[in-house]
Amino acid sequence: MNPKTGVLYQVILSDLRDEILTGKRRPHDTLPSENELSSRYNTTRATVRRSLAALEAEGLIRSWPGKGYFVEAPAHNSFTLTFSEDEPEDTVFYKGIHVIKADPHLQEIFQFPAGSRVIEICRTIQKKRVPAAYDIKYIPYEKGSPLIEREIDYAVFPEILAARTAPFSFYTKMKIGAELPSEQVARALHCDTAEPLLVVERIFMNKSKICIGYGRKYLRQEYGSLTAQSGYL
Amino acid sequence: MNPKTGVLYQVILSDLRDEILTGKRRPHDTLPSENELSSRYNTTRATVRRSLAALEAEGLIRSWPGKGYFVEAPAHNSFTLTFSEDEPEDTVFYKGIHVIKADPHLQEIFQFPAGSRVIEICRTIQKKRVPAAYDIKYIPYEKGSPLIEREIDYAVFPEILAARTAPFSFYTKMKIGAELPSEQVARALHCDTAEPLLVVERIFMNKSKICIGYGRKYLRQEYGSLTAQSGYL
DNA sequence: AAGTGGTCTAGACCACTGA
DNA sequence: CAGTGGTCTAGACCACTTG
Repeated sequence: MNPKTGVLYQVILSDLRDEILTGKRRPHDTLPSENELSSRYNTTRATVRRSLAALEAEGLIRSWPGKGYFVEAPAHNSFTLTFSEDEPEDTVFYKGIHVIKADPHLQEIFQFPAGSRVIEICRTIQKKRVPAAYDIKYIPYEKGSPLIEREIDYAVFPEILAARTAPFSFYTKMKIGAELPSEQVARALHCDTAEPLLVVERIFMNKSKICIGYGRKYLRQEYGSLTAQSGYL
Repeated sequence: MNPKTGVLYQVILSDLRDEILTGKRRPHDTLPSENELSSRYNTTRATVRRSLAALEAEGLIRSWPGKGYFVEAPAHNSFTLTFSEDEPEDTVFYKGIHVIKADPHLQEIFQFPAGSRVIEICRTIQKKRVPAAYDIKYIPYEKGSPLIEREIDYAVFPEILAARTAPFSFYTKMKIGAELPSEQVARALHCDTAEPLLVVERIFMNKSKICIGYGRKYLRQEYGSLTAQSGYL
């Protein structure tokens, strides 16, 4: 490694990346072949391939065996959204945690027979002493096993479920909507029933596509909204 | 390569991945060392490292030089959201495309001096002959260069901007909100002003953090809402 | 000092593409 | 057929962590 320019494979990587990001190489263009790059940088195919593999992982290029490497078109439609149930600086109040009979809506989500029971956990989240969000979670109730009161020890949803199963054994589907609050929610948030709220609905599924958790969070928008990003930098 | 089991590095990869996904190896556990895995699979470090690199790219493990590889905690707070301006099956109506003076809000976003002008593009999107979304876009107006009418040829925002710059040279920030529609929007969508709408705001920035495009899309929720995913499978 | 991962070389053989 | 990428071997030297 040259102390001035850094590690070789990263030099090649950032050279190629720059050429793509600045538009010198545009989507559908081909890149120089591995052999071409190897001799250009006085190195071996293995080192060049490291750079190309990294570029491919970033989604900037794709390889066609037998043909070469091609610049991809940027995915300006795919966004990364970060959603936390609550931030460290928030104050959380538990409004209640109890076992209830699943209503028809919950029965459908959990694919439960009539009369099944679920654990319901309600919370309000305050930002700077002002109610900013209201949160309801449902978990299947299993007779016997861990006491309901224990669930409260885990602040947020993924942790509750990770404790019940393996941490990687489920995934989440999110649905974002806009709603006017019900009387109950409006009271909890000290807001008017005419103030539109963001509603974030999450369904946690295991690998068998069985719902193992369901939650809704109602957000007042003055106190933090949902944001997402797409693209480089 | 063994024709029965497939390519070696992928065998190692899926072996390790399964052990993590099923919870046999849990977050903060260490993996066997590269040398250990090499001899266990009768191969070289290079091949083992390919598997580990792939696993690291998937975010399941992380390497600590001098220490080893460790299982990561799953990121259940990071979601992937797909947002398209319109789907192929939608019908799009251009309500107008013209140059206007930037109001204070737009001046702030684009960091424009007073009196600057922008191109405004308004559209309604119909799903099954029913107005489902209303869409406004703003682009800086540059005297001379490409005729305004040309912009209409490009259906969606990223393409308009890619034509003006390099396709990878900008990124997008999205903000999601809930709003009651203005009179104008309600008329365009044939809906009540009391019906809460989802509002998706996008700001397109170049590498110098200069805004090069701004858009708002108002969505009626009966006709498709926003969804996102997190986790494996 | 022994073990770990990080970088790199110099080969080899294979399947696939295109002229 | 020559050229491309895909897989793999068998070494080397380095910086870092740990006992």
